[in-house]
Amino acid sequence: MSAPSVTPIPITTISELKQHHSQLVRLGLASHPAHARRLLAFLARDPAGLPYAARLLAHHPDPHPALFNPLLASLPPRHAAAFLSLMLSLPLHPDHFTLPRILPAAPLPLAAQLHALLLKLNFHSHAHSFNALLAAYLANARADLAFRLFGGGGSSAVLDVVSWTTMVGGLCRLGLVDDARELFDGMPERNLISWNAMISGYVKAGRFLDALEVFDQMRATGLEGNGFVAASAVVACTGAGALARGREVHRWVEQSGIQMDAKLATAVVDMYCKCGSVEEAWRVFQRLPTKGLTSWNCMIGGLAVHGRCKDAIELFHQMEREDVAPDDVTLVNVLTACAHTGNVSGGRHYFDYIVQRYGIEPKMEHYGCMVDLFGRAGLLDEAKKVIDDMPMEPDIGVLGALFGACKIHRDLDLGEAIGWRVIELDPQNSGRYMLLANLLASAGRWGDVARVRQLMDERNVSKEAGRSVIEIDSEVCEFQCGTLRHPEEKEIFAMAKDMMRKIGLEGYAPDTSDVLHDVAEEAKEASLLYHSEKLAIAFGLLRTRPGDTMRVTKNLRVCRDCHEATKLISRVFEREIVVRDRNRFHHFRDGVCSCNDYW
DNA sequence: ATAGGGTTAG
Repeated sequence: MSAPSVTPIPITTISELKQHHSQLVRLGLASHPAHARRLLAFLARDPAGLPYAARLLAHHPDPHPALFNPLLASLPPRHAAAFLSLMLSLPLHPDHFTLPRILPAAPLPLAAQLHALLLKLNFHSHAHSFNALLAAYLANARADLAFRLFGGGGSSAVLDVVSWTTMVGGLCRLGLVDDARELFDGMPERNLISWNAMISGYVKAGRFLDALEVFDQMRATGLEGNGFVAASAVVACTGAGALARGREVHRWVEQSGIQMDAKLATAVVDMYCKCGSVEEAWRVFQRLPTKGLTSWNCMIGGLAVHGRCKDAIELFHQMEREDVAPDDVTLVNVLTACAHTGNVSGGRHYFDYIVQRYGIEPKMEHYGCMVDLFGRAGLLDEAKKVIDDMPMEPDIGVLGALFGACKIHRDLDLGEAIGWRVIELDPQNSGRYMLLANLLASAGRWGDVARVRQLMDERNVSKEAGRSVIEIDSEVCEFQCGTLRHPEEKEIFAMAKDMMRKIGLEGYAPDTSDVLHDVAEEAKEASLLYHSEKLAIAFGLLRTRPGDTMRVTKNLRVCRDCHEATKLISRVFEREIVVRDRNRFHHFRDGVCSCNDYW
C-alpha cells in the first residue's frame, strides 16, 4: 500500500520535522505506517529525538513492533538500547524480531541486559532471539558465556542447526578451531552452512589439510556443494600447495554444476598459480567470460612469481586494451614481475606510467617494490634514495627489502647498519636474525654471529626449521631439515648420497657460504645434504621417472647450494622440478632455473 | 538468527 500523497517536505532539522508532523496531524495522516516510519526514522538518528519518537509511538493507535523494529537495527547499539528502554516504559511490547535487531552489534553489557530481558519475556525458547544472543556473546569474544548459554544450564532452550553453526563459526573466529571441531562432530544435523563454517574455519587457522579432510567427509555424505564450499576447498588447496587435490576439487566443481562465477574462478586461477601450474591457471583465466579486476591482478601476480615478467607485462597491456583500469594491486604485481627478473628500466617505467596515467597514489608497498627492484639489481644507492625521497617513514617491510639486498650483494657496512635496526623493529621474526647472522658469517665475523644467536635466545625467538613438502600421487610428504624420519629413510638417504655423487661428476661444488656454523668445511658440506629440499627431491627421484615433473613447496627461501644442486639434478636425472619457496617459484629444467639465478 | 568465497612488495 502506498502512502497517501502529501507534498514531500525534506526533513533535515527537528523543526522541519515538527512542521511536517503537524501538517500530517491536520490531514489525519500522522498514524499512517509509511509516514510514521519516516518520522521515526529521522528521530532515531539522534538520541535527542528519542523522547519525541516515544511520544509519537505512545499516541499511535496501533504501535505495532513492525513500526519500530526496522529502526532498531540502524541505530548505534547505545541508542538502540536507550530507545528500547523508552519503548518498554511506555509500555510497548517487543516481539520476536526486536532483540535479533539489536543483538548483532551489542557490546557485552548490553548483550547481558538483553539476555535478562529475553528470559523475562520468555523468548529464550524462540530460536531467533536465542541464536542472536549466542552470536552476540561470540562476537564479544566470550566463548565462556556462549558455552554456558548453549549448554542450557537447565533452561528450556531449543537448539537448532543455526545454534550449532553459530557456535562452530564463532569459535573458529576466536581461534578455537579444535573446540569448534568437537561441537561440529556432535551436531545432530548439518547443512551446507555448517559444513562450510568448519571448512573455512580450518582454512583461516592455516589448517589446510584438516579443511580438506572435512570437505571429503561432506562429499561422502552425498551432499551437493555450493559456491561457498567450493571456494573454501579451493583456497585450502592453495594454502596446502596441493596441486593434485586442487585439480580434483576443480573437477568436482565442474561436474557438480556449481556456478563458476568470477570470484570462484579467480580462486581457481590463484590455486593453480600458487600450486605451481601457471599453464592450467592460464587456461582457466582465458576461458573466463567476464574478468574482474581481481582476476587480472591475480593472473599478473601469478606470472610475476613464476618469473615470467614479459608475459605479466603483456597481460597488463591486454588489460588496458580491454579498458580495465589497474589499481594499486596491479601496480604491485607489475613491479614484482620486474623486480624478480632484474628488469630495472621496466620497473622505473611502469611505476611512473601507471601512477600518472591512472592517478594511483603510490603507497608504502610500492616504494617497497622499488627498493626491492633496485636492491636486487645491486643498485643499493638507488634503493637508499627511494627510501630517502619517499613521502613517509619507511616501515619494516621497506627496510627489510633493503636489508635483503645487502645480504644478496654482501654489502656488510650498510647491511649491518640496517640489520641491527631491522631486528629491533621486528624482534619476533626469526628470519631477520638469520639474515643478519648469514651476512656476518659470510664475512667470517663469528663473534658477531654468536651475538645474534644470543639475542635470539634472550628473546626466545627460535630459528624456523626448513620444511619441504612434496606431493606424490596426491600423497603429501613432509621433510624437515636435519632429520630424516620416513618408513623408507634408508632408501632415501642412499638416493640422496647417490644424487650428490652424480651431480659432483657434472661439476657441482658445495657452496657453504650460507652455513651458519663456525666448524670445519667438511662438517659444513655434510650438513648441506640434510637440507629439507634435498631430502624431498631424493624421495621424489625414487617415486618418479625421467620426464616427470616433481613439485616441492618450501617454507623458507631456497639456499644457494640447493639451488645449484637442483639445477644439475634436473639435468642429470631428467626431471622437471618445480620449487615454491617463501617468495616465488623456481622451475628447474635441463640444468637451468626459470629465475636465471636472479632471486 | 548460521558460512560470507578471489588479488597485494620483503
